[in-house]
Amino acid sequence: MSKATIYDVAARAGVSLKTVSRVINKEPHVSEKTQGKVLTAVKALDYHPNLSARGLAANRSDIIGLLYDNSNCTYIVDVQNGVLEQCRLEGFDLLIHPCNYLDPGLGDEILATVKRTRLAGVILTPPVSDLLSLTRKFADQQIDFVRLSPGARNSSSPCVFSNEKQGAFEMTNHLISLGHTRIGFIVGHRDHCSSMERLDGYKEALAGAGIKIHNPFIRQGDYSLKSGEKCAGELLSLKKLPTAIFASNDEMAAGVIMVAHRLGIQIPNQLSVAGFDDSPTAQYIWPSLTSVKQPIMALAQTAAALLIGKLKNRAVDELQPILDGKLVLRESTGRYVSA
Amino acid sequence: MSKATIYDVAARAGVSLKTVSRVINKEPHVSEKTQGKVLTAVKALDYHPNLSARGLAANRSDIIGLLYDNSNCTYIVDVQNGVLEQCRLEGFDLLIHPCNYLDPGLGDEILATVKRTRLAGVILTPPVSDLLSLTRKFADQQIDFVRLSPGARNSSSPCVFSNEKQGAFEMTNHLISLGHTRIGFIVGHRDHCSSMERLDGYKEALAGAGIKIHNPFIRQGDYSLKSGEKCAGELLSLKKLPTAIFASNDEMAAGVIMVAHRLGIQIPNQLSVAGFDDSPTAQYIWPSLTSVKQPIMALAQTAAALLIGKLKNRAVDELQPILDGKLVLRESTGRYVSA
DNA sequence: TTGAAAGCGCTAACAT
DNA sequence: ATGTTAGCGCTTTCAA
Repeated sequence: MSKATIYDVAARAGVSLKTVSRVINKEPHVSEKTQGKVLTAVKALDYHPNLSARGLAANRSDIIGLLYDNSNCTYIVDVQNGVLEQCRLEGFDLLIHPCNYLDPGLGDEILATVKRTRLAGVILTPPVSDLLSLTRKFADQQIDFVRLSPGARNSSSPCVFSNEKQGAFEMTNHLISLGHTRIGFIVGHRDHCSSMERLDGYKEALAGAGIKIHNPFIRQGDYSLKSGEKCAGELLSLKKLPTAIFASNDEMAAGVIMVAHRLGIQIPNQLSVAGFDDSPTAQYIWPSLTSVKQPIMALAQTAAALLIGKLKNRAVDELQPILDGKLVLRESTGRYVSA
Repeated sequence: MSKATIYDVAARAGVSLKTVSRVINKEPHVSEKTQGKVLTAVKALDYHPNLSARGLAANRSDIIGLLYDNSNCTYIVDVQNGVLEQCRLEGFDLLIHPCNYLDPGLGDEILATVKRTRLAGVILTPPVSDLLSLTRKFADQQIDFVRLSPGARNSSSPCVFSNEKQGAFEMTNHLISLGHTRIGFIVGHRDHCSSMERLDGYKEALAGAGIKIHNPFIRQGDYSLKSGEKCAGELLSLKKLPTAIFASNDEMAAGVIMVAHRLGIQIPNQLSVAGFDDSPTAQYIWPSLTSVKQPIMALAQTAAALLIGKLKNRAVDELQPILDGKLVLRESTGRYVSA
C-alpha cells in the first residue's frame, strides 16, 4: 500500500511541510514554481494524504451520511448517485445508513453512528426526513443536516423539494386534455407527505378545469400493488365509472392495470391509467405506463451541495430549491372515447 | 458534538489511558471490576472513540468499499444491504463506489479512491468482478478484495457464488414438468458471465429430460427489455412455435409478455413465460411473472464476512460458498395444453 | 492486570 | 510566499 507521507513529499520537493499542505489543500499564496515542484513529488511518490491524520488534526471528517428507510430501491439508488456526484466534486465521501423509521430507538442509534464516525453532516430522505424527534436531536447536538422533500417546511434547516403537487397537477391536466372528466385518484401512504401533495395537485387541476370533485373517485391506498388493486376494484364497480385512473405511484397503477386486464377492460381504449415516479416497472408493464418522472438525482445532488456548502461555510442561498417533475407519456393513457 | 476523549474517560474511571483502550477494543486481561468502572465512565460521558485518531495510530480504517457498475438497482440495493448487515455486526463502515466498467481509466480511479480513503478492503460485484486488469492491480498493491459471482473461479482470491446454473436448471425442469418440450431460451448480455451459466442450466435440464436442443429456440439477448421483445418476436414467428419461453432475466421476460399481448397470445394458456432474478417488476406485470429468486443479500453478506474475516486474520474457510436460488411460481407459467 | 511514553500524519497558529 | 512548532486522540511498544 501507499507509504509516502507529507514529509517524504516535502523532502523530495525541497520545501517545508506546510507548503506541501498548502498545495494539497489548494490554499492560496504558493508560487507556481513551488507548486509545480510539490505536484511533481506527489506524482513521483504516489502520495495520497492520510485522511485519518487530516481528520484528527483538523477535527473534521469529510464524510457525510445518507439516512433512508429503504423501500423503493430505484429512489434510493437515484438519491445515492446524486449525492455521490456532488461528493466526488467536493472531495467528500458517503456513508449510507438504511434504517427503520418506525423503530423507536432510531434516534439514539443514528446519533451513535454519527458520533462514532464523526460525520460532517447528514442527508435525510422521506419518510425519515419527517421525524421531528430526530431532527430535534440533530439540532440539539449541532449536527448539520439537509432534508429531502420534508412535509413541514417551516423549520429553519435547509431542505430541497421536488414539486410533487405540480407533477400531479400536470398529469391530471393531461388527462383532462385527453377529454377525461371522470378521473379516479388513488392516494398514497398516509405516513408519506408526498401523498397529500399529489392529491392536492389532482384536486387543483380538476378545480382549474371546472370539474367538480367527486369523492367516490378518490380512494385511499398505501403505495402498494395490493392497495392499487383494491382501490381499482372499488373504482371499477361504481355505478358511474371513471374513464381514467390516476394512481399516485407506479406500483398502485400496476395494480389498476392488473385489475383492468382481469375484467377485460382495454387500456387505454376503455380506461386510461397513469402513475407517478416513473419507476423502471413503468416501462415493463403492458401497456407501458404513463407516469411523472421526478428529478430525484438532481434533487439529491442539490441537497448534497447545500449540506457541503454549509460545512465549508460557503455562502449558501437560503431559498429552498424546488425542482419540477416531467410527464412521461406512454401507452396507458389515451383520448377519451365515449361509450 | 461529542467532546469526551479517552483521557476524560480514564480520569473519570480512575484508570490509565491504556486500560480504557483495552476495554474499548475488547482486549483480554482486564478485570471485571475495572471494566465496569470504565464502561460506566464511557456511558456517563457519552464517549465515542475518534475513528480518525484510531485509524492514524493503528494504521487501519475499518471501512470497506463496495464497487459496482450500477444498472440494476434492485440488485445493488440487495448487495448493499447484505454487506451493511455484516458491517454492522463487525463494526465496519461501508463506502459505496458506483463506476463504469467500460471506462479504461477505471483501474486508476479506483486505486486512487482506495488509497485516498485507505479502505481496509473491497468487494466487487459483476461485471466489475470480472475485470482482470483491476483484480491484478489489487493483487499487486496488496489490497484485499472479495468478488461476488465472478466468471473465472480459478483465481486464488476469495469469492462467493450464487448457483445460477442450478436456478436455470430448476426453472427449465419446472417447465418440462408442466408438459413443455418446445422451450425457447433468451440468453443474457455477452459481457456477463451469468448469461452462460443460465444457458448451461437450461441445456442441462433439456438433456436430462432427453429433449434435443433446438438451436432456433435459443436467441441472443442482452438483458434489456428491447432485446426481450426482439427475441420474442423471432421465437413467435418460427414455423414450429415454442410453448414456453424462458428469458434469462425479468426485463427480457417482460418484453416477451409485451409481444405476446400485442399478438393476442394468451399467457399462460398459449404460452408460458419465465424470467430470472425475481425483480420487483415480476410482481407488477400481468400476468405476474414466474422467476428465479437469488439469495443476493445473503450472498453479499457472506462476501463481507469473508473479507472482514480476512482483514481480522480470522480463520476463514477457503471454500467458495455457493448459494442456491429458489423458484417463485406466479401466473405466467402453466401446464402445456396441446393446440 | 495495569501504566508511561512515544509517535502515527496531518493541520493550525504563529512566525518570518 | 514560505517555514516552525505544537498538538489532534488514539494505539503500541515496553515496563512494572
